[in-house]
Amino acid sequence: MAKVLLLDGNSLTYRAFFALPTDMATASGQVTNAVFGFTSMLLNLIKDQNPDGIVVAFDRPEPTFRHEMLPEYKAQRDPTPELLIQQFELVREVLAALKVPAVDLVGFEADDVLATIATEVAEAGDEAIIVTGDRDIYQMVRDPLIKVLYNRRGVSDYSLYDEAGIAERTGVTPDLYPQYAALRGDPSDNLPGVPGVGEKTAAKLINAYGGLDGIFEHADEQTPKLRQNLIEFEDRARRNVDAMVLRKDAPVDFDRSSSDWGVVDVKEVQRLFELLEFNSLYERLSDILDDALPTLDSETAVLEAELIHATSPEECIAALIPMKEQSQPLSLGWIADDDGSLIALAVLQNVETAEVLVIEHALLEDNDVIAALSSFTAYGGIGFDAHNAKELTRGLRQLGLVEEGLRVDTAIAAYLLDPTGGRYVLDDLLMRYCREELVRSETANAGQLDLGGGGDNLFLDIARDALAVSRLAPTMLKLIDERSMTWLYEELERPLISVLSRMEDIGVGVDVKELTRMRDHLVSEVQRLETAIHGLAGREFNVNSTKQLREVLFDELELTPQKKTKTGYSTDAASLEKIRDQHEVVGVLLEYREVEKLRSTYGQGLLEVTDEDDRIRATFNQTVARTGRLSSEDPNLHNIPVRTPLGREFRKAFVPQSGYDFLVADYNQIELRVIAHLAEDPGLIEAFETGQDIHNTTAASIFGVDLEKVNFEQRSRAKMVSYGLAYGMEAYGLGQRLGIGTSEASEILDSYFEAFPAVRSFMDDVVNKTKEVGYTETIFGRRRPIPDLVAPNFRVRQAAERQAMNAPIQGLAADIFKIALVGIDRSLTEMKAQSRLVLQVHDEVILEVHPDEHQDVQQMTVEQMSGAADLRVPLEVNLATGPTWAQAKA
DNA sequence: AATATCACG
DNA sequence: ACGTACGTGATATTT
Repeated sequence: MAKVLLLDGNSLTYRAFFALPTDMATASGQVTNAVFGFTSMLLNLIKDQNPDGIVVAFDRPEPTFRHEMLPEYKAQRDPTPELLIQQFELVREVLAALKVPAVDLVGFEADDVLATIATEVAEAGDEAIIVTGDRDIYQMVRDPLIKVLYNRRGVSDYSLYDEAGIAERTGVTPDLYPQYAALRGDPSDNLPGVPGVGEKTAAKLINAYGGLDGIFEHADEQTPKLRQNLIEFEDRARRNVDAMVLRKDAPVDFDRSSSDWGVVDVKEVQRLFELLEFNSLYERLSDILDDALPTLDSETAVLEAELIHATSPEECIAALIPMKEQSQPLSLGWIADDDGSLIALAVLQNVETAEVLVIEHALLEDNDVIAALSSFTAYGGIGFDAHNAKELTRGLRQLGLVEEGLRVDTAIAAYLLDPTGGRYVLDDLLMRYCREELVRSETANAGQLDLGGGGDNLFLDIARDALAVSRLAPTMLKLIDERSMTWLYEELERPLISVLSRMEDIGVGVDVKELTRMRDHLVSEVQRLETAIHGLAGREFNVNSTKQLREVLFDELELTPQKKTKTGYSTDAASLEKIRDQHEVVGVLLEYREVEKLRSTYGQGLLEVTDEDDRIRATFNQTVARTGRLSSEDPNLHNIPVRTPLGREFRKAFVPQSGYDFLVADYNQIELRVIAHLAEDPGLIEAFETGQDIHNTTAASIFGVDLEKVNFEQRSRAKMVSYGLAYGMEAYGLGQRLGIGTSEASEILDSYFEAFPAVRSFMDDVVNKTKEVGYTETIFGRRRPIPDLVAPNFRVRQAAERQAMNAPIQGLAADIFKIALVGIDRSLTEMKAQSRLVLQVHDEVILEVHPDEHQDVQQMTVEQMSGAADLRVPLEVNLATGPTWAQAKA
C-alpha cells in the first residue's frame, strides 16, 4: 500500500509566513521566511512520513474584478501582504525543482483539490495524509485510508487525526463536521455562525439530532434565547453548510505516478537553493535523498590576502604608480591610533592574486609616497573604497591628503541597505553580501591588536580588510542602485562622511573654568540635598539606588505607589510628581535628581572628555539611528540640557574659538512641516503658510476658538497632540501627559483628526503600505525595514505600527537636515570662509563665525537650510548669534 | 549584562 | 484584559 502526502500549499505557506520573522532575507533583500518555512516543513514531512508520493495544491479563485467584489467580501480580511505574494511564486519554483506536482484549478480552492485526490487515492486502496492548517478538511477523514495532519501553529506543531481524533478534537464525527462548523461559524474564515452557538453547543446539538434538519425540527425544545437564534439564523447556517462541504469533483488530471517522490532536478535545486541561500535546507535535502546532492558552489569561499610589506618609499611608489592605470578604485584597509593618525594603510594591488601592499606610518610621512597616494584620494583620480571612511579620512587629512576620492564606504552602504542591522563589521558584511569568509589571525579574532613587535598580524589583518572591501564594494554599489538609493548615497551620505569627519576633528570649544565652577557648585548642591533627604526620610541611604529609595518611599513612609517596573514600584519623575504633596521629601528628591543628573553626566562627564586644547571632540555616528538621524557619543552632544534654567547654564560653557561668534540655526517645527507635506493636509499646510504660531493655529482649530482667544493651556495641549501624533500616540498616552482622563484626551485627539483629516489617513496609509512591502521609505529613498509589523504578538505589532508611522516623518526630517549640512559645508568651502561647522543637533547647526563673515554666512545658512527640500510648506529657519551656545538662542 | 532613570530633538 | 509616544546615549546601581 502506497502512502501519499497531500499538502495545502496556501495554508502551509501562510502559516510559515506568520510564524517566521520577515527579516529572514537573502543578501540581495528577497524575503524568504515563508518559502523557507514551507520548504522546511516539506522536508520534515518527507523525513517523518517517508511517503511514496507527494502532491501540493494551491488556491486559484475565479478571476474577479475589483468592482465585482461585494463590500463585505472586501472587508473580510487583510489583503495578502506583498511580501507573501512574492514568495508563493518561489514556493512553486521549489516544488518544480523537487519534481513535486503543484496543482491548481480555476474556481477550486486547495482543499477541494485535496479532497478530490484523497478520495481517488483511498479508492485505489492507498493511504492519503492531508497536511493543512485549515480545519475544513476534517470532514475528509475516513478510517483507515484518509488522515489529516493538522498544522496547529508555526512550522512544527502538528497533530495527526483519524476519525477518533477528529471526534475527540471537535466532538463530532468527520461526516458531520460541515454542519457543526456551519453552526459554530469560523472566525478565522470570517464566517459567522449562529450567535450564541460555540464549539460545545454546536457539538451537543449535532450529536443530539444528527444534523441540521433534526436541529431545526426540534428548535422549540431549546432555551428561548437559543431557539430564537436558531430560527433567525437557519438560512445562514444552511448556506454555511454549502460553503463548508468540499467539492470532490475537481477535474484533476495528472498521472498518479507523477506524484512519486524521490527524484529531483539536481541542477535546478542547486540553482534555486543557492539563490535563496538555503544552505542548511540543501544539506537536509541531501540527507533525505538516496543519492546525495553535489556540494553547493556557494559554500562559503575562504579568502586570504598575500601581504607585501613595503620597506622603503621607493618600493612603495614603484608599487603605487602603475595602479593609477587600474579601472577600478583602490581598495583600502587601515588602522589608526587613538589620535586618529594612521598606523598603517593597506592597498589591494592585485585582485587575482590578492596581493596587498601595506604601508607603515613611517613611510606614510614621506612626501613622495603621499604624492603617489594623492592621485587616488584626490578628486579626479581613480578613487578608493574603504570601510569606515570617516575615521580613515581623519588619518588621510593629517597626512595632507584630501579625501574627495571616496567611492564606496562599505559601512555606510551597509547602513543604507539595512539600517536596522546595528553593527557593521567587515567580516559579517562579507559573509552576508558575498558569502565569503576571511582567514583571520587569532589576535584579530580576539579583538586585540598587537601593536608591538608582532606587527605582521596587524598588517596582514588590514590587508584582509582591503581584500574584503574589494569584494564588497561592487556588490553593494549594485544593490544601492537596484534599490534606487544612488542619489541618497552619492549626494547625501557620502559627502556627509567628510563633513562629519572634519567636525569631529575640529571639536567644540569649552570654557573649562566655567564648567569646573558649575561642576563644583553642583557637587555641593548634591551634598546639601542628599543630607536634607536623609533628614526628611529619617535615615541614611543611597539616594541613587532606586531599590533603597523604593523601600524608603513606599515601605517606610508609606507613600502611594503610582506604577510598576519590572523590579518593583517606579520612582521616576512622573510618579514622584504625583505624590509630591504626600511628603516633603519628594520635592527635595526631585530637585536632587535634577542636580545629580547635571553633576554626573554634564559637570563631571564633559570635563572628563575635554581635550588638552579645551575642546570636546565627539564621535558623530552615521550608521546607528534606524531612522536616518545622526547620533553623538563620547560625549553625546545631542542632549546638552536646555529645558530647565539650571541645566541651560551648561550651554554657557560651550564657546567658539577666540575672536569668533557662534551662529546657531535651527529649523522651525520641521517634523510638523514634514507631516503637513506628507499628509497633504490642506488645513495644516494653510496653517504653516500663514506663518502664524503653529500651536496656536492648531489649538484654535482643535478647540474651535478664535486664534486670538487661544489660552496657554490650549496651546500647550495642541503642542502635545501635534508631537504625540508623529509618534503614533494614543488617547491614554496623551491623557497621561496632559494630566487628564483618557476619554477627554480621546476627544481632543478626535477634534485634531477632524480638523486635519488627511493626517489620519496618511498614518493609516503608511502602516498599510509598510505591511505590504515590509519597509518604510522617505521621499529621498531611505528605507527602514519594519519586520515586526506582522509579528504574532499584538504588543510587538502595535509598537511596530508606531515605528512605521514615525519613521517616514523622522526620516524625512533627517534627510532634509543632512542635505542642509552638506550644503552649508560646501558653501563654506566655495566662499573660502574661515567660519566652520562645529556642531549639529538633529535640526540645529552651530557654526563658529569669523567676525568679517557674519552677514554672508548667515544668509548662506538660511538659504541652504530652507532650500534643502521643496515641500508643500515653507521650511522656516531661526537664526541667532552670540558668544556662547546659551546666548546664541533666539 | 541588565535595569532604571533622564538628558535632548 | 492588557498596554499604552518615536529616536538616541550616559550614568549609577544591581545581578
